[in-house]
This record gives sequence, structure tokens and C-alpha cells, in this order.
Amino acid sequence: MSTLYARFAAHVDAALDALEAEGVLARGLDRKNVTVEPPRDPSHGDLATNAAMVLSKGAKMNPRALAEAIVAQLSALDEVVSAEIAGPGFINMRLAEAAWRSELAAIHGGGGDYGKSTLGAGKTVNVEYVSANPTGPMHMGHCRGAVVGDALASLLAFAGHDVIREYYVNDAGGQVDVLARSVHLRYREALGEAVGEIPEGLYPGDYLVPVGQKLAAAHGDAFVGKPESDWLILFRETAVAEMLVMIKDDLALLGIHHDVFASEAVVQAEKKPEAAEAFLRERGLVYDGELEAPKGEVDPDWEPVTLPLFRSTQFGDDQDRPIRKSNGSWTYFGADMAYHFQKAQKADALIDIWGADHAGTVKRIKAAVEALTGGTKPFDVKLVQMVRLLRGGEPVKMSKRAGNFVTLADVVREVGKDVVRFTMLTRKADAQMDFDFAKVVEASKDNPVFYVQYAHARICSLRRRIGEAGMNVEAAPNPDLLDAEDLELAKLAAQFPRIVESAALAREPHRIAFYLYDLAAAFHAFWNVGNDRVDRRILVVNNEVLTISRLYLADAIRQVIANGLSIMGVQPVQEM
RNA sequence: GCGCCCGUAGCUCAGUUGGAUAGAGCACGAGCCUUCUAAGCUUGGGGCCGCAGGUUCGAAUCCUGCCGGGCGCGCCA
Repeated sequence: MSTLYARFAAHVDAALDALEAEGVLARGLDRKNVTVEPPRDPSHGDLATNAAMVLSKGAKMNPRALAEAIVAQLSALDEVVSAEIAGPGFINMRLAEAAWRSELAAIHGGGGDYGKSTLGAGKTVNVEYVSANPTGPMHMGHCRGAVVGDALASLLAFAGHDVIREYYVNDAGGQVDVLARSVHLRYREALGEAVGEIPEGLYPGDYLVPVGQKLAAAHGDAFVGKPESDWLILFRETAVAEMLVMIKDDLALLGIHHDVFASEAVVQAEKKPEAAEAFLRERGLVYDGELEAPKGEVDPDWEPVTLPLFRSTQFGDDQDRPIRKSNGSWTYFGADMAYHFQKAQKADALIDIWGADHAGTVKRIKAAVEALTGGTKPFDVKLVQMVRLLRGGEPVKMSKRAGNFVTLADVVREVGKDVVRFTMLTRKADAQMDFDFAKVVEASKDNPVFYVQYAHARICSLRRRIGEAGMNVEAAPNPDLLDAEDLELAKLAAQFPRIVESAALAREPHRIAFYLYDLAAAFHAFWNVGNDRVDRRILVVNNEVLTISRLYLADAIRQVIANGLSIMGVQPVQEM
């Protein structure tokens, strides 16, 4: 069943087709800016289209004249009660109540699929998110990107994309060697050596203790007093594998499961960077050259060196970027470039979710993707800002030196997965956010998590209560009993498919959260009318068919809330 | 020095990719609770959308330049 907004977009399209056929409107005009939306001011009507204004220039017509022609077409529709021209050429439509009743039927018919879109047209999108270094458990710094990436992936899937959820494991850089050395220390400790204070520069966290024990149990003292070359690779691979187990457990706490864990070491072992370099050299986009001296602070040790450089300046970067170090090994960028090339083989579009501290490297990687794919694969980097942790308004103290950062697992354990996920989506990703342990679990209207869940639970309890009142909750509703006041709620619910599409286009999952808050607020307001006016209650004593019909409305709201929450990865609650 | 992000009500933030009279919560004022769960509700005041230009039927939104704040600048990862 088509949703209301999709149907009216088609109606407007058909009206324009008809005008073309009549010769009123020039053929082949670009309609991509034509919209069908609810007007900001509800007194203007239910739906508005800007078609006349957008097309008037190309049609060489006065917008109002064109609007009149379109109005004539739209007025003929059964679902349209009135269509009027307003302002500079808006067409405002008022819909028959039947239109909103049919949308309620669409919600009930669609169930969990209501709001799904074909916008994505089955195109494959690779969403890479989290990608935390495999050197320890996840801490709160990773949390927001994880949730935003996961919700975005779900949103895109809901909007009709094939989605690949991917995690890039940085298991090839210096930080995993440091990890291996840290584990070696724990290994010696497990064999009885007193290692004392963990030296500066190594990872001090206790989570490495069991890894050392495991290696000690498996290998005994075979690697004690041996040169690093004997054990580094084994220790590194073991440690990374153990860290990934921890990270996956942490992600599972948030309900996050990636489809692909891509290893940087494998990318390198498979010579992907070499292939990318050759490809770019052929096109003159990699050359051997010297880096400019760093700007700003003067480094006395700076010496010019010849390195293979990617010509990212040709794509708007301010400097060409080295892809190999002077010792011949790959820079992070060199490998990352090849990794993105690899992802682009299996997807129509790429999205990366990064922490805002990596903003400085966006240009070079976008340049690289454009160069490697000839611009055929749209590539978007979404930056996610820092989260400030507060407890009752006071910043939570953390000491990185002591390694006692706030872990994601601790937070999830304290406030719950759903609260964490919802809260992380109550702000635009690129805006800084506060996460206050006290506020996110507060049971009040200020807390959107609670308020939305409460609306869902309220409808669930309503259903139970109607049953307890001796009415048959499975009886057939009569939607004609729903009056204009009731249908205002249906109008808001009917926005959901549009919100999904616009959020997917903008790649902004937070819009779902804001919409659900609005919908919940409208439902609570609707509910509260019943406090003063008994006839406006949903449960009307001695009137089963009216009660069931209003439950039908309320259940539609519940369904939309549930669908929105499912995109966010939040479990709707039945009671509170 | 350069780049990126941000600047909307006293505060925290939305603003449907350019639409009509810019919204919500908090805070402040007024009124309302023995409930289809008041875990609140109704209602009022409060805005040079940082500033100045530009683009056009139309700008908080796009462009340019300033002002102010944050982040980043590496053969690191």
C-alpha cells in the first residue's frame, strides 16, 4: 500500500504530465525540486506543493497562472477537498478525512515495514564505523560514533539500501607493536617476574593481564629474555585477536554487529597499497617529491626527504600526502587509501564515521577515493563530535595516565543499552554533546528517551486496560468514528515515511529521534485532553466500538514509534 | 600561517538540503491534580537566526568578506 506522501507526489507528477499532454506546460522540465510537504502553518492546509514556483521559469509562465492549471488537475482528485493558490504560487491542499483514515490502514497493514522506502533502490552502501584501534576495550570516546554509524546503517537499510557494516582493524601500525610489548611484560609477570609499575609508553590496563597469562600457559618461558624479533609477531597477533574479542563483546552490549572486520595487515599483505600506488602512478597522481616543511612551529630536526607523494592538492587538499615512509613501509594514509579502494569494489557508495579529531585528514582520503574510482563512488565522511561525560552536572573525572578511562561497558551496565543509544542520537552528530548519567535516566518530559518510551508503554497498557474493562480488543474498529481531532494524530504519524527518506538522504539518524519525540508529545497531549473531557478519552466506558476505533488510532502511533525505535536500535518497552 | 566544524530565545538545542508569520525543552509568569498511570497538563512573555554584502519570486539555509568560539596541522595512528 502506498503511503500518503508518495501517493501525492505521484498525483502532482500526473497533474504535470496531463498539463504537458494538453500543451499547457513545456515538456521535459526538471522536476527534481518539486516537493509535496505539509505547510509549516497547519492553517494553510494539509499538503502544499511548490511545483508552480519551481517550474514557472522553465515554463516561461507566470507562477500563479501555472498554479491555476495545476489546481484544476488536483481539485479533481477524490482525496482533495480543496486546492488553493497562496502567496507567490504555493498550492495548498486540504485532504478528505478518508485520506488520513487510509493512512491509518496503511500503518496497520505495513506493520513493522511501514515507512520503509525504495529510495535506496537496492544500491549497496558500505558504512564503516567504530574502527577503534584493537589495543583495549572500548571507552566512551568510541560510543557515539558506534551508535551513530549503526543507526545510520539501519536507517539506510530501512530506506532501501543494501548495507555493509564494516569495521577497519588497524592492526598494522606502531600502536599494535606497543600492544605486543605491553603483553610481553604481562607474559613475564604471569611467569612470576615482578614487573612493577608499567613503564610510560606501554599500555597499563589490567585487561592485558589475562592475555599474558594465556601466552604463558601456551608457551611457558620460551620467549623470556629473547629478542623482540622472536616473539613480536606472535604476541601482536594474539593480542589483537584477544582485543577484538573484547571489542566485539562491547559492541554486542550496544546491539552492534558488523558484517565485515577488515584487517589493515591483510590489506598490506595482499599488496593492495602497491596496486593502488601503481594505479595512481600511471595517472601521474603519485610522484616522488619532497614535503614542505611543517607550518607553524619550527622543528629544528626537519630535513627534506624524497617520498612517494599522492597529488591530493589536485583535489583541493593543501598539501600532497606521503603514502610511504622513508623506510619504505606504508603510512597510515597509504594503506587507508588502498583499503577504501578495496571497499569501493563491493559497494556503490561509501560512508565513514570518524571522530572529529580526524577532521584534518578528510580531504586527503576523499581525494584518494575520487582518484581511485574516477569519482564513480560517492564517498561521505561523517564527523562525530566528542561527548562530555557528566554526573549531576559535574564532569566525570578521568585519568588517561592511570588507564582508568570510562569504558563503554561500564556505561551500558549503568544506564542500559537503549538509554545510551537513544541519547547518542538526540543531537546532530557534528554538534558537541553532554551525556549526564543522572539526566539520561530521569523519568520526565525533559528526557526524550523516557518520554518516547512512555508513549509506547502507555498505548500498550491501554490495550491491556481495555481488555480488563471487558471489551474485545480484537473487535473490528470503525475508522469513520474517528473525527477531525483524532485524525490530527494520524497526520503526524503519516509524516514518518517522509522523515525516513529525508533522514536517509541527509544521512542524519538523529532526525528520527526528534520526530519520535514530537510524535510522543502529540500523543501525550492527545491523551491529556481526556483528563478534562471524558468524551475525548480513548477508553470510553460503554462504547466498545468507539473505544476500539480509538485504540486502532493509538496502535498506529505505537507502531510508528516502534518502527522509529527499531531504526535507532532501541527496544520499545511494554510497560514502565 | 593554513584547513575543517560551529555561531538561532537567558540556557540546551531543532529547523523537513531555498519556502509562507523561525520552533521545542529548560528557566520565568498565570491557571490546573482523589488520574483511560499528573512519571504531569493548559497558557503567556521572550528572537537584527554573529555582522555586512551578494545570488532570486523567496535566504537561518547557498556564495563572498569580516567578527567570535572549538578542533586539527606530522614519514603519528
